[in-house]
Amino acid sequence: MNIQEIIITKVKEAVLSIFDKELPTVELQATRKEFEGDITVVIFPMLRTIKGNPQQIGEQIGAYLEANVSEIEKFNVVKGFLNLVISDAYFIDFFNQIKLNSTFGYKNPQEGEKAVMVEYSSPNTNKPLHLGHVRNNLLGYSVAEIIKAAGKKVYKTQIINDRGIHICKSMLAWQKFGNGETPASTGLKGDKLVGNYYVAFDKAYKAEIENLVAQGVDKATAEKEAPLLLEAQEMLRKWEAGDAEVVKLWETMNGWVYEGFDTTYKNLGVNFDALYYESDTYLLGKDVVADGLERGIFYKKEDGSVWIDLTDEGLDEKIVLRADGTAVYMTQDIGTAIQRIKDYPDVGGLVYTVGNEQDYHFQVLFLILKKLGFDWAQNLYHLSYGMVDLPSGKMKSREGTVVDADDLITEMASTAEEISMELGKLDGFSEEEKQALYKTIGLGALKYYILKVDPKKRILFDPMESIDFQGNTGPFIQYTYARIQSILRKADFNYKEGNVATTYVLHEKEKSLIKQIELFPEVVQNAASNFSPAIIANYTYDLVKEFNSFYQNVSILGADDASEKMFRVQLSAKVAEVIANAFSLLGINVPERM
RNA sequence: GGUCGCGUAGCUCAGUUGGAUAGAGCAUCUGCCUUCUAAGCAGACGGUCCCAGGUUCGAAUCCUGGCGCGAUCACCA
Repeated sequence: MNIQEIIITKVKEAVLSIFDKELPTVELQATRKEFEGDITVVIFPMLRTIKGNPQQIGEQIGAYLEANVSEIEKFNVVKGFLNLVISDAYFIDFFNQIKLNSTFGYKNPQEGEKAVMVEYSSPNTNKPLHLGHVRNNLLGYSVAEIIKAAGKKVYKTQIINDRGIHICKSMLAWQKFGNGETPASTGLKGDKLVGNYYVAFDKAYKAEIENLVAQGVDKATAEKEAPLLLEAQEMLRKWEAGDAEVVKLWETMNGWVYEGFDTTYKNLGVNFDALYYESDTYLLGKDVVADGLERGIFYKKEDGSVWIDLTDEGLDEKIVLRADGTAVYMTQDIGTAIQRIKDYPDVGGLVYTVGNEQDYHFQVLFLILKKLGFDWAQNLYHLSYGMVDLPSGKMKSREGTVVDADDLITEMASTAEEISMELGKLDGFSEEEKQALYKTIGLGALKYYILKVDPKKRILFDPMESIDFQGNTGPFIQYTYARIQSILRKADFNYKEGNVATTYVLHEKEKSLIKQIELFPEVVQNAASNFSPAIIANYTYDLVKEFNSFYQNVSILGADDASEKMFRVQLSAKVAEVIANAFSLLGINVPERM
């Protein structure tokens, strides 16, 4: 039983014994800094059960607790808030218990508990990854790690959008405008090469439209009937018919793209357990629709298209199958969800990391799956995130205003280098160590900058500002970690051995630190149930602030006596460990020195 | 127009199940490197929590209405 639970039961006990009343709930909160105490019992809600003056009630309960709970040393009451002072012995005892537990805060998967599948990234295979994908990847990866830490088995997955008109455009441009270039022949990353042809297609296509318009064709018709577009459409038809030549080119070019993506994923530090390709799944879901049609969940219109009526739920009618019997996006997603559960029977829920422009789509998808009666449909979550805007406005691939993911990573590292040089840090490092560190710091800055904000909110990504290394930033936290490592290297004794005596009198800063550490497990659970890495990030920042205050205001290695010194080093080591653990949930590395 | 999301200090953001005098960083200003890493610490300055009602002992938080910004309302994905 932890201290909160003890207090709750004891408060109920106190109320029963003093007022002879059954208290339904007890509300606790951390005591504010300006008052004396550690945990505060809020008296106001009790007034519904007990009539009387909150001040007096607080005094009576406080007196009872002080007499009957050994961990509670004293109390004071301020305006209906009962502030309890918890004994140092409790905090020291707690610290001794968790000191050597390196997975403190993490829960192991429960027997029989269902796994969760987290989908993220899910790119198109016609162009390189950009800043928007970076947010998606970081969020998806981090949420997967957090859910894992909160005690669930997790599969990371993506659905790769490898078929369709977009990739045919790149293929066609490669055939028409290229000279058989390959990544090997050009030295370009595969995704970049293919992306260039996509751009080339668009340019040529636009030129054709202009020509047609000049010849007097109206614009809408020109857009539909430009020869290049017709050719691309023809290519798609051939692909669907299994034309050997087209399929071969498709495989080759997609292969290039995957190699390029792999490099980017590796640099970003993300990974996947299961891959799904749209070329495999785009026909799925049709039999489910047929089945749902029979059961009356869907209905058929005169032209043969199949729909679902969600007007009772405040939504619209939505098509689930085209008149010609082919699948739409929705059909496919229904099929893919079902397929995933079939492939991984231990999965009991799905998390989709997809931008908020698809909120409506997922609302409908989840509702359909519920109506179809799948038990796991209760556990579907759309991890919806806001767009990443640039100071210059929206990212548009056609206008060349996108921020390329690879370029961004490189840029972050070189800025880390500039700042480090300027500050004269890292002088004793080898060139190799320096380069590794720049990457760690640059990526840390980028990841933290993106993950610390609530996923729902849109981000205004200012490349200049993102590299700020002061305040609530990744490098600031990494720096604190590195400083602690320095202390640990200099400690000339084995700080892992030996417990602090419970008679030790805690310094105020020591106590605040322990309290902050104590919150970690709760924070992980909270982040997992809210699918929010931002909760972890902001907690870590608070912990670091607390540590820095400790670090600057009390002597650690030069402490007055041996037990004080040992305890402070142990405390520092634990803080470093929590930072590292929290950061690993965000996918951020911590450096041994910087 | 319907639906969904957001609106907190000059800027970027926190704010737990509704709780005490709404918090950080940046920017501006003041101290602190002969001591464990100053990418730091201590402090000052800075607020109509978009507006108006309502619920409550108590509202940035919940409800209603309005304003502003964004997304979405395809037999595209």
